[in-house]
Amino acid sequence: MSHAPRRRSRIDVPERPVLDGLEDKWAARWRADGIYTFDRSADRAEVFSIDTPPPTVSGALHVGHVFSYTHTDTVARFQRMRGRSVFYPMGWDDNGVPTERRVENHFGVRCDASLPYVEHLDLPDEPPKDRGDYVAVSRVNFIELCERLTAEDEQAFEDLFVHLGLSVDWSTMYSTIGQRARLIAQKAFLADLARGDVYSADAPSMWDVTFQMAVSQAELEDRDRPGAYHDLVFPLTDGSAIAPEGSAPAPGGGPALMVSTTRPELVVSCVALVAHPDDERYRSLFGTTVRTPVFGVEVPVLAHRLADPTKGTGAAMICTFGDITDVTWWRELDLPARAVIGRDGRFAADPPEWLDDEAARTAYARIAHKAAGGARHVMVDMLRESGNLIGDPKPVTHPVKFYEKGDKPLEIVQSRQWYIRNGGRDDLVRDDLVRRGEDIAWHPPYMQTRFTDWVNGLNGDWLVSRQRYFGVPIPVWHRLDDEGLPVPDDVLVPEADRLPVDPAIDRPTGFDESQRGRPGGFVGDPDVMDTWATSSLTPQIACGWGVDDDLFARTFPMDMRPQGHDIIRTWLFSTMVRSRSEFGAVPWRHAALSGWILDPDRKKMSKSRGNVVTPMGLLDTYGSDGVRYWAAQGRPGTDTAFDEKEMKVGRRLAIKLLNASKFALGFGGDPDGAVHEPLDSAMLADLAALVDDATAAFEGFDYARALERTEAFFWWFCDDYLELVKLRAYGDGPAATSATNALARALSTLQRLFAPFLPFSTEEVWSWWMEGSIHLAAWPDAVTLREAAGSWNPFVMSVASDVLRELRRAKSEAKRNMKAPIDLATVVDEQERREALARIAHDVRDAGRVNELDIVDGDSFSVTVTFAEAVDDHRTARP
RNA sequence: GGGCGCAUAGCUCAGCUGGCUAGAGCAACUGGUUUACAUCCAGUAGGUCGGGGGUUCGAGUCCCUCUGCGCCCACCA
Repeated sequence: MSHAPRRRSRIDVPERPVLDGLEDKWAARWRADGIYTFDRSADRAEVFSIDTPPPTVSGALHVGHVFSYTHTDTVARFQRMRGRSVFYPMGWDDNGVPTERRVENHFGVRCDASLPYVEHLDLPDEPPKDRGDYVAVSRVNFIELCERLTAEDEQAFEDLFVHLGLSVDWSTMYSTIGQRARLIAQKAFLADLARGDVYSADAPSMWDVTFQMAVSQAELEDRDRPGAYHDLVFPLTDGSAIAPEGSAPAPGGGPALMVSTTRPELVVSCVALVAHPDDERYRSLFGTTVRTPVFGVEVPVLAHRLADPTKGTGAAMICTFGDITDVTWWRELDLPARAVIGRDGRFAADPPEWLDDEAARTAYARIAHKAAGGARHVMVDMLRESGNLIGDPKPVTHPVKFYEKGDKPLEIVQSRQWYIRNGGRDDLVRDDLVRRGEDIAWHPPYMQTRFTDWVNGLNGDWLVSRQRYFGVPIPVWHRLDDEGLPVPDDVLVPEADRLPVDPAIDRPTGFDESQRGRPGGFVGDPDVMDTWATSSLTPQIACGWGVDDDLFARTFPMDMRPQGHDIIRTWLFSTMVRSRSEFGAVPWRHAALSGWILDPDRKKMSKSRGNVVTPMGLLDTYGSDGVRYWAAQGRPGTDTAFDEKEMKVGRRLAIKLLNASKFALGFGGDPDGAVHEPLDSAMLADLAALVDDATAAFEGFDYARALERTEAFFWWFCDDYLELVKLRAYGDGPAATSATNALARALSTLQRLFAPFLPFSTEEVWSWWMEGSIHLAAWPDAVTLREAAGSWNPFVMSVASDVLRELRRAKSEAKRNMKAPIDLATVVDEQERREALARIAHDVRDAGRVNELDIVDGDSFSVTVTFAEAVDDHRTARP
């Protein structure tokens, strides 16, 4: 809870204030004093809770993190100063594939779940160059290595964030592999299972052959890859039938149907040919059969609306499975599954049983064991030899599906996997999720479209099981039948008070360890959850769902979800799904989407591009406040170029704040004292308008606008207002008191307006004259400022600045010192502005060192200047 | 193929619901500077607001269209 500023008994300003060292000094103090500790006594209405993105722990943070986390921090600091008890936790996303990859490469190991645990693992000093030479270690050893490395990384992350000045409550830290996250992820999984929102199914799914695991729709990305169309002819089994127009004859001259394919190696998996029902070329052949090239398997010719008459020959080969359309065709046309590609991405070693012909089995032997690419070469040779390949392959570049973190094309492999219902197969759920997008305020608003489009484009439920190791285990066991095989749909679940469990180590209630893997016994589910399955629960984990009900009641639903716009389809969407199924509510009120950092060539900065800039050096060079200034200029949702020049500007601003504060405090004014001089009143009135503007901007999560306005006012305040009043402030009497009080009040206000952006330098200057941390001081109040301003003349401030500018111009053009005395300045202006000028003439004369100021009636503004030691008169005017 | 966003000074960007001669910072240039600040100050120059239509008394701002760039999505045989 913030409080009204309280002045210290004496002002203590350093002789020569500097920025250096402020980060360490104040970060230590904030931690010692618990400045950012969440106040658990606050009611929900007084709380502002933030669903902080847990950064992926797989290496180092980069400037992109500094950028977006600063945005959130400015909002957190604003809300805290406004009086909210801010719940600002930090999490580490340390489970999942990126962490495993990093651990493998860091230690030179790979996990082999069949190996036994080794007490004191002997690792090579240097990891082997070739991944093939990595040391195989047991699952438990591997997890230990993951925990060891992530602990180091997380400490480094924390150090950086502390140095950056994030006002995170570090006592509320969690990690997605930690005890609490495992417990909550398993509890949510079992709750979904009990409701029927989780199920397992044996079905084709996208499969990464490198990681040897299933992946979900949200993790796919298209990449353009070179390929080639191969025109293949399939002889008609009815030799008297009429071949479709345009098709080349079969080898030997019989009628044939020609298809064009980019994956000729899948001919062995062909289960049918398909064409559009209205396609005249193929209409007479529907229901007939053809023989596959080389293998001679008889397959039907079928009709389906998804066949595109304009692609290739209009007829397509259905293979199990070449792409997602194959899966649709396979399912809707009720075709057999003839899969040959295994989990390692290679063709099965033994000839499949549907090849009954000896020649076919011999042909298959030539592609057995091969990966897709190798098999393709061999297959093309065989097709050419057999005469089924017509002409040469025609090269094309076409999009191919990849796992976003993988580097080999995905295959489609049939396997039993766990799914969470997300609306992908249920229109009612889907529509409901889209509607719930309305319950969230999106910043910027157009980001909602991304969400809506994604939900509407779902083509299946969310596949959450992963065949990996460092993740939250799927918390179930499978009952084994008399032959030792898992009984489908007979899962054994742990009691709630046993969570979290590791089914590979723990056993289901009522079973003995000796029954593990035995007929009539049980076996633990070997899989872990998708990293998004735990990340989708960050509100539940952070707020303590089921483990800290009091905290949960005070913080959930949360106020703000900050995140990058690129993970709307994963993190944001999946969090919505879990919150909907468990609570029937949206998890937060606001979604604040941040943009990306672009390198100077306007490319996204990312580790894979190798163009990242590490932040520590920048924080040292420009100060954390300088770097934060640059970050805070990035508008919500807008990509921003990495720009060190702006950091330099930010550093200058922070230094200016130190110096201006030192100067203004030197006058010893009272920030609560009265003001009566026209210029002082007008300045405070303008300041009140600034407070309104900055407050409204922050309430709309537009921190960048708040900063821009505050900064513009501040420079004007230093360059014009301070110059106009400083001679008066040096004097005595009521006019001087008005100036010093106005300066003190403005300073107190400006320091607080800057506090969310420049937490270190504002804290420093605040400490010179105020009790307690500025970050717990109340946000400035425009109403009080207006009361203090009293009545003011709206022309005073602008006419003062205008005249001052003209006096400076005259001096500059005469190449004189800004302090050069002016003998006579004649100002021509309209009536209202003349009257205003007359009231502040003493301040303008002081600031311009003007001996005599004449104010003359006229239509347009102009200023004529005569210097004391007249070289020549100087007249300036605006046209 | 569908959708979203962007296009304003050499560079990075403001310009909110249309309204006074289009702004800032940086860079450039010209000067100044013994007491808050050289981590400074003042000034100068620089723009047909991507092109073309339209609505309006009035358009950088609203509508249409075209162009370029970026991103997201798509069943890519």
